[in-house]
Amino acid sequence: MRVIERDFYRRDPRTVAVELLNKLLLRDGRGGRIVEVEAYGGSNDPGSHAYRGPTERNATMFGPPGHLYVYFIYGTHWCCNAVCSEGTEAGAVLVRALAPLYGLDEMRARRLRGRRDRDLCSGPAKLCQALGIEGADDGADLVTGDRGIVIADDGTPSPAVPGQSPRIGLSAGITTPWRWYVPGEPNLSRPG
DNA sequence: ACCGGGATGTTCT
DNA sequence: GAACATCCCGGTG
Repeated sequence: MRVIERDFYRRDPRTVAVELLNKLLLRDGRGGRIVEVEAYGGSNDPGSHAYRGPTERNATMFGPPGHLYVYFIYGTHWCCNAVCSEGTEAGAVLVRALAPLYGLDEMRARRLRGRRDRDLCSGPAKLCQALGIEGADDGADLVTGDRGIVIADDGTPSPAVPGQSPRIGLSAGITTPWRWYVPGEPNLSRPG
């Protein structure tokens, strides 16, 4: 089990997204395997929060790679991204689903509505709730683990042929298929 | 199983 | 004032 180093993130978000599949997202020992991701930003992406330039909310996206960009959505939910690319490119990878592996009891307790284990982390806001990621974690360093949040490699390779589809929940930027997932995985935010 | 709508508040126009 | 990288619940079949 090795924490992923900074240079991994210093690339195009689409490349990073595919390679993040089957890595581990962990907070204080709880978490699981990344099974669904989406890439944002980079070259002129109208679906990205960074599209209209830096603001107070998206500042972390314009910062150094290897940090966590956390945003609040629909008045109730947090979602988290791994920042990649170099500063002005403002790329990021949204983690959309985990296969839960560690700290199951604690994740169940944090997600009162999650009856079945497949409800724990099968969505971008669900997994943040299960792991306890929220606004205060925006900007956390995934390489040093300064707030207990890391992405690690346990030797499981990314799928040779990942599933691919348009991104979910957008009104702009739905034409580009920048969502990837582990084929056949039951813990997706929605089927393939 | 599938579908429709409400919650809830920050961000940006 | 509208949009929003979502989730949950209660309807119906």
